[in-house]
Amino acid sequence: MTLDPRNTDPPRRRVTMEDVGKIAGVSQVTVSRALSDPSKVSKATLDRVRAAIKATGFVPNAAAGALASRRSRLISALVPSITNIVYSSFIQAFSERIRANGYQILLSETGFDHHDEEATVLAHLSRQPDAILLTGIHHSRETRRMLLASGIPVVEVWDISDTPIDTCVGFDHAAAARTVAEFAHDNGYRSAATITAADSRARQRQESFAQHFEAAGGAPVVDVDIGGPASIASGRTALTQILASPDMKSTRPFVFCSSDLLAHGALIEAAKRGIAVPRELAVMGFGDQDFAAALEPPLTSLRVDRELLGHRAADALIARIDGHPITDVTRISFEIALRDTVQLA
Amino acid sequence: MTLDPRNTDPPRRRVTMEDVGKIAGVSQVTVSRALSDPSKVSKATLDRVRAAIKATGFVPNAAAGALASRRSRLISALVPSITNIVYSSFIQAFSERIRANGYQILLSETGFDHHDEEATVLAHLSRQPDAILLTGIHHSRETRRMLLASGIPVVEVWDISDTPIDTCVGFDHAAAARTVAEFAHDNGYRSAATITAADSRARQRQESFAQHFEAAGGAPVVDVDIGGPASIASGRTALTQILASPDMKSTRPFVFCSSDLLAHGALIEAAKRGIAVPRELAVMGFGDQDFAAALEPPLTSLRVDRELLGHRAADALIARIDGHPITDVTRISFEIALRDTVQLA
DNA sequence: TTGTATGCGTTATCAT
DNA sequence: ATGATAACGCATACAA
Repeated sequence: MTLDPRNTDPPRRRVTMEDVGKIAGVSQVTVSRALSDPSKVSKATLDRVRAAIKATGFVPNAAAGALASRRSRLISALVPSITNIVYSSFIQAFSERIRANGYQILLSETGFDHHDEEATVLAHLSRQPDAILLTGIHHSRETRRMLLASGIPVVEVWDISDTPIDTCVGFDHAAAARTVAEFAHDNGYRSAATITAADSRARQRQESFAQHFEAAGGAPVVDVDIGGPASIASGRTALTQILASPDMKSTRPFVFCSSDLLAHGALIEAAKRGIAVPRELAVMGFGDQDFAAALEPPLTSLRVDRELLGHRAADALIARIDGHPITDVTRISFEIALRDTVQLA
Repeated sequence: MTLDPRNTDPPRRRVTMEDVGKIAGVSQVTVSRALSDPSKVSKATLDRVRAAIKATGFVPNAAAGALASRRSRLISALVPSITNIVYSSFIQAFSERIRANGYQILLSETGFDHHDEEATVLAHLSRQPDAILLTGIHHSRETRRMLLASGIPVVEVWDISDTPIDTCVGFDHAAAARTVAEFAHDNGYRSAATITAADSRARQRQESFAQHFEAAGGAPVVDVDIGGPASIASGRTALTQILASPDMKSTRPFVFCSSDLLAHGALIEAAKRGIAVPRELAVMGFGDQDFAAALEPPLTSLRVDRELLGHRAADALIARIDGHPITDVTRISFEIALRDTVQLA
């Protein structure tokens, strides 16, 4: 099989605790103890064991440890996409907290398809994670079954569910969108449009926004579904479409975007066309990315504390693993980050 | 320990191949075979085994498998940051290819500190990955030693080294920056500035750009080191600083940014100040993110095929794992994505 | 404080 | 085509 001449060495045996112990003059168990709980080993042997570890370059075998202890010290995280800054910054906060507790993260992207998720969940469960994080609250029947059967702690994030698989940490997207709808209406906007990416939570917000804006007396909301992931380019295209709609010719529409990236694209397109923001057109984003305040004009957005969300999700799992009782549902608050792309009444 | 009354159930025993076999009327080994190589099992028993698996909800234990086979089917990836789109999009391409080959990814962020990297590498090696990916070619002595001792395939990405630990896939940053310097000079620019993020490769490019621009006869290059990760906000601030420099008052400077994000900030700041791009100021980015073409004016950038880089890195590892001979160093090409923020001679 | 014995759930080897 | 048996490297219970 091997064509590479350098590869003909006999497979080098890995250094085990047994080997380390032999050098230190102790048994394998003592080496194990020296590593897991040094206080149970005498100072003298501890030193000898440590010296032997350094001398041999011993690296513990976590697979063997996991098998014996039935704890993998691994936590699975499934997110739709890591190139989406919304999820990657969340994962960053989550990971940070998880690692601080001595766990490692097994990360996978699931896309936005529930079918893929099923296979991914199975692959992750085979690694015997001590807990698992899922994005969203909608999962296939089989996914739920597997998770329940595994018996490990599960946290569903980003959304709120009354019936989580185990626990959930997120916020109410419908309520958030309603807040935006009322904010728009209260400030005198009577015509509105939405730019929506292909994401179930984005869609949920769009529907809630439209419903409440219209209920408050606003004109029917024009929606542009970009049918894919958010980008600056799609934001530009979408605004172009919106402006082509006859309903929008009238007066100063309020454009609610499902992400700051889309809002950013809308701003660029508006500037290109010489449309004054916010005098002739209001733009609002979602997520309050760090670039929102650096745009020109600074973007008004709905702020969600993603870092807090990541930390809370990690805390929930750690608590569950340790057997501590915790609330099943944790709501993260949101607020409007008021800047210059919306004109107040 | 447990205060939660729901948690008093006896720890539910996991379903094993033994259990599945008992139901299917075969031995544990046959179940194993049915899963790993169905062709070695008769149609009839295969059906019974599969039925039993479905009935029990059996999930294989990868830790046990890894221990017995000495193959974890896990590949480690260490990147500086996942919130940086440059790395996350690379990882996305890498993961995609890795998964297609039946491996899972253990991902960690290392920051830009070599000391953190050491601890992270050790943690990863303890999971017995079948291969490992590192970002960059500068690693501590101890990191190199551990990696070499582990005997697993290693790929270093993003940069080129003549003496890789094992293999490397990347491009020559100095050459890339030189290309930009010559491009600027050839098109009549005689004054230039750089905006540089805190990243060793960004710094390397800055130095190469300055050296070659000056060698070609350009004025001394003004550098603004933002001392942290790239952002639109820091790009704006940096351009402000550059414009304050007396050397820049003269004529039409060429601003080379270490990332598109910084260039984007520079464009926003220029627009705010009413500076015409490219007539009064040229701006060039690095990386050619997908938003570059959607900016106004569309951003000229140095394009690197990150997707190709991810795939090549994955291919290199897979080949090494399979014992196939491969070249140690793979160079990825780069090119200038010419758009409107630079005026040609 | 240290050691012995045992088992974790698979895969690999060798039989049948 | 199938099974018996022995590792794999560590942690846990128990003994000394």
